[in-house]
Amino acid sequence: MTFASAVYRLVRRVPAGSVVTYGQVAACLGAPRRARAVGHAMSRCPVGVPWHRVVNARGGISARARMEGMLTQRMRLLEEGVRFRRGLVDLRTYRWEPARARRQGGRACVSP
DNA sequence: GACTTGACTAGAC
DNA sequence: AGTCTAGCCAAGT
Repeated sequence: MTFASAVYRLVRRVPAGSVVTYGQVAACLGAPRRARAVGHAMSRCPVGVPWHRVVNARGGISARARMEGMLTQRMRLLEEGVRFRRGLVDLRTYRWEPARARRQGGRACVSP
């Protein structure tokens, strides 16, 4: 199991209308200092992974090679009902918290 | 197996 | 409030 596939598994659990941050994903996998590696994994994520639900620590869309990627991310989030304020998602409102999700059913974070 | 490249982040200034 | 810096580390070359 590569780090990337663990990232994909977790991101697939994020429900529509919610977002998570890179650092949050890393921490959830028991590796709080690998936010950057999460970004690296997302940069080449396979089909079926809702990559657009991953945003940076400020609730913004991180820069990438092609501008169109940023635009489609924003568009998809809007379609899912995520509102932007000054170009940023309000994390207090839309952040998905795996701990809470676990209480309602499946396990979200891997145990260290 | 060394070296480079990032969709990162927290903190300093 | 905007930039810079130093850690960080998986993958690709």
